[in-house]
Amino acid sequence: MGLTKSEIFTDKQNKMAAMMKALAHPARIAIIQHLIKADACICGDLVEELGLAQATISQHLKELKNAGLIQGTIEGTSVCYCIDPKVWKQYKAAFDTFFVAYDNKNPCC
Amino acid sequence: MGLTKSEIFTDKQNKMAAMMKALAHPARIAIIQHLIKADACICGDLVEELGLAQATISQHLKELKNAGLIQGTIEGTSVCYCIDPKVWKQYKAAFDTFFVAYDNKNPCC
DNA sequence: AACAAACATCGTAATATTGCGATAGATATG
DNA sequence: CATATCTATCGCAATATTACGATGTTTGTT
Repeated sequence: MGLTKSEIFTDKQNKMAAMMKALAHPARIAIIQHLIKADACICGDLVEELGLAQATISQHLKELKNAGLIQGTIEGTSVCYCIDPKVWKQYKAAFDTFFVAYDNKNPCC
Repeated sequence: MGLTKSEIFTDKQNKMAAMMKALAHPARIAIIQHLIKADACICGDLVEELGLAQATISQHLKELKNAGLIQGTIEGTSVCYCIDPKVWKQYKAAFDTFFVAYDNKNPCC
C-alpha cells in the first residue's frame, strides 16, 4: 500500500521519524553543513556548490524549511537561508535523548 | 528521476544520510525503543506490540539489520534481536558530531 | 516422517521521493 | 516600462518505500 500507518504509533515516534527523514538525504546534509560553514547563505551558492539543478535544491530547501530546521529571509532578489537555532537545539535534544536511552545495557545475545 | 545522485556527495554525507534513513520510520523507531526497553527481544513480540503484519515487521527488521543497528541470533524457532552496542555508539558519535558542528553560531537573519 | 511454530522472502499494489525542464513570480537595474 | 536575476512552483518520469498476503525455510515436537 505504501502508506505509513502513523496512527498506530505515538506522536513522539512519528515526530522522531519525521526529524530523521528531514535529514535522510545527502543533499540536505550537504545543505545544512554548507549553511553551518558559511554562517549564512543564499540559494544560488548551493546550486553551484552541489551538483544539482536549481529546482531540485529549491525542493530540498523547502523540506528543510517544513521541518523547521532552516528559515529564509528575502534579501533583494535572492533569499538568505540560515539554520533556526531554536529548532536545531530541539533536534539536538531529541536525538540525544533517543541515543542516551540505550546506554549501560548489556548485549543479550 | 527518483535516483539519488550519491556520487556528487562525500562518503560521510552519504553515510550520515543513510543512518538517518535507517531511523526515518516510526515503526523502526518503535522497534528500537522496544528492544531497548526489553533489553532482548524476539520478533513475535513486535508483531503483537506494533500493529503491523509479520511480513512488514520482518522487512523493517531487515533494514535495521542492514544498517548494522541490530543483530539477530537464532534461538530455536524464533530469532532474538538486539541492538549492536558498537554500531549504536558509532551512530551516537556521528550524530553528536553533526549536531555539535552548529553550536556557538549567531543567527545571521 | 508429519506437523506446527517462527521468521524470511516473493510478488504486488499503493504511495512517496527524487530530479529536472519549463514556467511563473518577485525584485532589482537600465 | 523592459529586461535580467533569483527563487518557487508545476508537471512529469524514474525510482524507492511501505504494507501485506502467500509461500518458503528452518527448527522443534509428536
